[in-house]
Amino acid sequence: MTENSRPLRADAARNRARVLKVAYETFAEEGATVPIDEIARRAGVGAGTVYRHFPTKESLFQAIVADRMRQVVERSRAQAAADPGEGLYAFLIQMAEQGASDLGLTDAFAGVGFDLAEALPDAEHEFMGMVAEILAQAQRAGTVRPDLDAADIKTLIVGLQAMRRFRGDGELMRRVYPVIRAGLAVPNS
Amino acid sequence: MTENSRPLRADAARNRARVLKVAYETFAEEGATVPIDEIARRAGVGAGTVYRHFPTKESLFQAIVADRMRQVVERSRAQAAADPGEGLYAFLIQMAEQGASDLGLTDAFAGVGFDLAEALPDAEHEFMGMVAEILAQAQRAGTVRPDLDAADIKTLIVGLQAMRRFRGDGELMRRVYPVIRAGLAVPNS
Amino acid sequence: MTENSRPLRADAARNRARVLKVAYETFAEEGATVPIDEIARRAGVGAGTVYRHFPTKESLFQAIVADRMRQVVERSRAQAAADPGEGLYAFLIQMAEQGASDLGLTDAFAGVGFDLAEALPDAEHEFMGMVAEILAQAQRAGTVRPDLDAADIKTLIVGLQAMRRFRGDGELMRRVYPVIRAGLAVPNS
Amino acid sequence: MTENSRPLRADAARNRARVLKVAYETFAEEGATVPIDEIARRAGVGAGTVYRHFPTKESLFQAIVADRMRQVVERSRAQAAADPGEGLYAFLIQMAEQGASDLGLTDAFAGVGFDLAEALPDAEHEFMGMVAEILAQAQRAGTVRPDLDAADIKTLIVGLQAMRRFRGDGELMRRVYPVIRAGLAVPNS
DNA sequence: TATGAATGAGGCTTCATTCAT
DNA sequence: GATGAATGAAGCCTCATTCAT
Repeated sequence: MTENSRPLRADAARNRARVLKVAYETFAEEGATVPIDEIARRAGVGAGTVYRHFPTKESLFQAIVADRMRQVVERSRAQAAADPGEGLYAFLIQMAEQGASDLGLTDAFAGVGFDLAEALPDAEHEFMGMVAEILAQAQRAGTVRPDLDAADIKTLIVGLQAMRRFRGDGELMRRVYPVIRAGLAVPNS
Repeated sequence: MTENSRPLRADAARNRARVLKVAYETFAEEGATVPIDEIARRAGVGAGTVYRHFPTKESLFQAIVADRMRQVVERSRAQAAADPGEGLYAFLIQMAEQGASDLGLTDAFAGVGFDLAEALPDAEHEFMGMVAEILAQAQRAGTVRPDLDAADIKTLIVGLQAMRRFRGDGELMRRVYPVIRAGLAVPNS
Repeated sequence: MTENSRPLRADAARNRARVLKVAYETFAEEGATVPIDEIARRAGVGAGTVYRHFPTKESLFQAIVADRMRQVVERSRAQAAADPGEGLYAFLIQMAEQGASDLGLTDAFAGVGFDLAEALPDAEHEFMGMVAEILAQAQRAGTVRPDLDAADIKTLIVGLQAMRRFRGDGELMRRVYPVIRAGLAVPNS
Repeated sequence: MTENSRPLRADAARNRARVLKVAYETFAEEGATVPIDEIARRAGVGAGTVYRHFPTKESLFQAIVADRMRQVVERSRAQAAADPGEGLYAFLIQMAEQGASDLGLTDAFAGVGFDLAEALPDAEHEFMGMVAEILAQAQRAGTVRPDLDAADIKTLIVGLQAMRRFRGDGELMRRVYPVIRAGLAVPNS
């Protein structure tokens, strides 16, 4: 049902997990252009081992992005359920944070390197569905303008991730984030 | 005072200008990863000529960014003077547009590839001074929150450029830009 | 006497036979450059199993060629005995056909990849002996020139296999084969 | 009209010629699978230089084959004109010789590595035209069977080249070639 | 013994930079 | 000064062979 027809051998599973982990960190730190050899080196395996688990560099990158998106969707949905009114704001902050430490995810969201919606249509679809839910909750709660849709929120995420990457955390939170929040609030007229 | 001790020969000056112009267009269209050979080809010169004027690819990129920033500073200052209240908003839109068509400038602003403030301290300083002016005008005119500074505006520019690159123009203008504008406005309380 | 000092365990023997069979088919279909992994996959065994029975890829290839030559020798000798006059012609056609469907054997005969006489002196010797017999039969029957020897026939086989690989069967048979046959016939003077 | 819009610089022309020459020899000796790096090494240039003149390995191989075919066509046509009756026989011998020393050409003719008719349709067409001419001359002179066409001759060339590669020259000439010649002659009845 | 995962050398190709012309 | 050819270090990927399980 998922990705493995039969469980991997213990050593292979360990290596695969290690490659994924290291690749995640490395893409996050260095961006999508980091050489596969560098990932292999950091993981302490040969380049061939990386290619055994992921047939191309792009497939490795996609696997990481897909994994990360799955986590994001799950966690965000759960968190937003706890506080519908604040859920969208918390989600935006979290996505911005994610982008700060994860160059790969930021690139994926911004469409740098590969087209998310085309390469991982399911992941993209799930993500957008989740965004739509959280947004609708907030709109029902009256904390966010009713004239925005999920695509607008994704656009804002792209912008926030870029800002977050540009500026240290504390600063963004204290100085720019209130602007976004005020802009999203329902205009009182 | 600048980089050349004696004036260039006429043909050299012409070549240098041509390389700059073509490099600007090419970096804007193709991104920072375009080969130098492609720039040379489009400029109708040999690769050696590019390297005569710019010792490395990075130095060419920086020269272009510096040039562009100078233009931006001049034009924006003039435009903002005409309408202090709206000046900042117009400036933000313009910068976002610039980023849409100019991959290189966007990268430079976002600090991708090289550190603007470190590589081109003068250009950066001038730019920030101009931003501070326009912002102060708007704040005096009462159209923008008083608790924002020039660095915040630059952060917003980085975000807007990322959003602009992500999403087609009309959409950004119609859907997301009002959010930013509302967020920047003076809270009415 | 042969290569194994003690008989293989039943399962090992089964595996060895299976690898040989699959390798023969695979080399025949895909050529000598097919990866060992592909052969292992088709045989339903691990690559390690292939290497347990054959220490190198080349040794596997040689084993296949030796096996095939043994078959050829047996079958051809029997067939030629049935009709001495036509035996050589039938043999040549058969070898050409063999080469058409068996890229590996063709290469082995032509000396591509490895030197048959050096690598498998016994197989080569047996084969040449059989060719000499068949040829002598035909010469005694008066259907083939007396001035040809077994080496000449092998040369012709190499040529026929190349032609057969180059051209579809029916065509070779109808158009070129008569030329060879006429050339081999005893000149009528 | 031909391949160069403007003459190459002297050094480039020298290098290009050197690469072609070395590539020809190397492909001839080692076959089409020889690494580009090996050709570069033998030519005393960097791999990049080879790629400047020939964008892919295949293009280099094709250039060599095309060049060789052009030579063959010219020379063969001229030679055959001198003696129509013997022309085809001389041509076959020459092609076999060519194939002996030129693995690349043999491979090209036999369709190994790439499809001659597809990759170099003009060269193939010219070649076949030339073969048809020489064959027709011989047939008119009464020295070759009338029921053969150019495709049959090409098939024979493929076979002769394989035989020639398999067996040393003198031997082929003295022992096997008479068979082919006798087979091609007009049956006397 | 069988498995198939891991290794790493090597093949093709690109491109920033240098250098002969 | 200008040219564009040459260089060679990477980068991606494959596959024969070895080795842990």
